[in-house]
Amino acid sequence: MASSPPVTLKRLADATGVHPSTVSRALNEKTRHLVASDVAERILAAAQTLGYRPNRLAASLRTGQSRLIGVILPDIANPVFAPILGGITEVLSEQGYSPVVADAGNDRSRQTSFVDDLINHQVDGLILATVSREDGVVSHCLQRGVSVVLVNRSEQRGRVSAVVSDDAHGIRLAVDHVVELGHRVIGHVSGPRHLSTGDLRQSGYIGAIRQHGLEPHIEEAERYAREAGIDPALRLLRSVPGLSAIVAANDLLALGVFDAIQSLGLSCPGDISVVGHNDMPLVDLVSPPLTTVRISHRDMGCEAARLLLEEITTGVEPRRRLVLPSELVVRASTSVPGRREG
Amino acid sequence: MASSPPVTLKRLADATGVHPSTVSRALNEKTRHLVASDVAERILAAAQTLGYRPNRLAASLRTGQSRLIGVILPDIANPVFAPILGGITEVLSEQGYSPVVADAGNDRSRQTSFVDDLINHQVDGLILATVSREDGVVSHCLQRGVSVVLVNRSEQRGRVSAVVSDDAHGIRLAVDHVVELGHRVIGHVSGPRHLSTGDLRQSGYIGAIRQHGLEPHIEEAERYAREAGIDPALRLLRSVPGLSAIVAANDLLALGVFDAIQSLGLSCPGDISVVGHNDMPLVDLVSPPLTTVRISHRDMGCEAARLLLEEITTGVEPRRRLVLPSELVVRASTSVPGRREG
DNA sequence: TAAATCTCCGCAATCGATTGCATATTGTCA
DNA sequence: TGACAATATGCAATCGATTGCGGAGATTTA
Repeated sequence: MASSPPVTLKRLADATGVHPSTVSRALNEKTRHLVASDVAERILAAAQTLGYRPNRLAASLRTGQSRLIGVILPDIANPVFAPILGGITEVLSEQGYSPVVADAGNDRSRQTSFVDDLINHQVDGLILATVSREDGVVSHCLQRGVSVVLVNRSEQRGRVSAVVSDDAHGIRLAVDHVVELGHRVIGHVSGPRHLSTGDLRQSGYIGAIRQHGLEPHIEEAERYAREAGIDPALRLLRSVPGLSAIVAANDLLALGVFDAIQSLGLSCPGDISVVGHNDMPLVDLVSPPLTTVRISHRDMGCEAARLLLEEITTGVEPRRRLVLPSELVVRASTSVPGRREG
Repeated sequence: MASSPPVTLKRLADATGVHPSTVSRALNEKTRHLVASDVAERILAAAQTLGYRPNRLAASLRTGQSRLIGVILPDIANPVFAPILGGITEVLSEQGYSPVVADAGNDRSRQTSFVDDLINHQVDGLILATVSREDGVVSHCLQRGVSVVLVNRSEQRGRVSAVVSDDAHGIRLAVDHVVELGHRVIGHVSGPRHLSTGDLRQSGYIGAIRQHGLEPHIEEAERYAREAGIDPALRLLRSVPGLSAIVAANDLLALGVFDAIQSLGLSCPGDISVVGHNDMPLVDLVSPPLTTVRISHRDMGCEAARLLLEEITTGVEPRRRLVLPSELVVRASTSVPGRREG
């Protein structure tokens, strides 16, 4: 029952009466032609019966390629990042790579130490979902000479490739939608400005609002969380006269806006229309079902993995910026302006 | 800018004028006492200035310990498994381990191939969240001699440690709750019986129902998904006279039950009370807010990781079965039996 | 048939860190 | 001062797979 001594190349070599190097060549499809076919067959058969398992560690040490990709997330349990990770793992495993994931939170030093740790594990590349607009972690990776791709968020200076959604466009869809419904005083609960999503969506909001000849009203949330959306929403609701719609930078924030609206005894969409962002799972079931901007986070993960793999295998860094489209999903949290108007 | 030749032990040795073995000892806290303190300091300083990064691969090859743990999930994006993974990564990284995750779906051969792949990567252990009650994958791991811990689901024969929630107890809480409200005809949308959660919850339901002197009414869903809950719920609603409450094996199924109720023009909880299971994020926000049984999936992940690490470091396999408590969370999807009765 | 060419395979170094054993140096005690 | 212990360091093997180089033997060419 106990684990018998592992079957190594050497053992296979002994069993088949050839040299380990021959076994290695026979086992590797790309070098198999260097071995006589009958010998190769014999080796393959022996590998089969003895249950040979190659030690990837040893191979990695020699070749310098671990086929491991580090993934650093701010929060696995966040419904935004889980599907991203799903997309990443899907593409990686298709290509014979495996993700090593670190849930690093928002603490920069923690992130850096995870990066170091992953690099020590000789990962072939890194996917970062944690970066802020000015991010020391990226510098750190660059300095260490590791391929890096950013996902969901990008950094200010475009030093590395990134896969993001079209934040400005998405928020514009949201604004246009409520404007079309007839709203004129539209607030924005923005995400943290040190994150690209927060910043871009906020400026997108301003641009869209101005284009309609309206005034922007912005309150910033400290982080992307339901609880963090409440206070900014309350500030908007209390201080902006005639406010009839709120565009949130994120679905979670939008749920916080719901909470704020309810706590003031108002209703959505009767008094206030609300638009979210991301179309995360279940927001079609909340009450009222949330109008939001759909982003395919899974696709973002897939694309990020593809981009990284391409950089790794070809050796060139295209340093691309992939912008995925977003689309408006109208549900029941928005309607024509109601009673509270005037 | 390009990656300069990596700083190795040998390089450090040259730089400090000692033998690589001395450098190795100086760098490792546990062997540092074997080195003169002034030499050790000199080495440490050199490591610092040269930016030495130990190659974990090489160390792993030599020591046979990779400090990597394989995690196999059926679906990362599922709100049940994301927090489990969160708990796992938290505990692992505290202890200096990293998770390598595979999103294997429900396909057995895929799972097995992922297991093999992870073992080839020399993971020190595996956490499986995919197992069914009779699971070949577990046998496979056992045969390969890898430490394994199951999480969320357990297998029939208790060959390895597992961390699960108290499924029977949880469902009993649910049944008791609706019985107390006055319901007498209570159906169950069960999970797949080939999964331990499906099986245990179903038998828990039967036990609880019988204990109250009532009749069980069960329809099984093919998988844990919102869509999969609709048909079983429709069958119950159509064929069981007087049905006034449905206990679902899972929140997602409960949401499917909502869909079914709505499609028949009925209302919840007016006509039918519904209880879920898991208390996954946002079910407090759906309409109506879901009464459910709370399980801390994050805790399950933490405990599973702890258990595995203990087995790995001590070398003994306690083969424990950790059952985490569950608790009823009453919201608005349950109420006293309504109009449809009689 | 000698020379040139191919095929197939073994040899040995290598990746980078770890560790049992041996050795050199210093210190201690009788 | 000679013997012995303790301390500090070097040596070399090792983990398991990969790969450039070279050589033996078979095959083709002139």
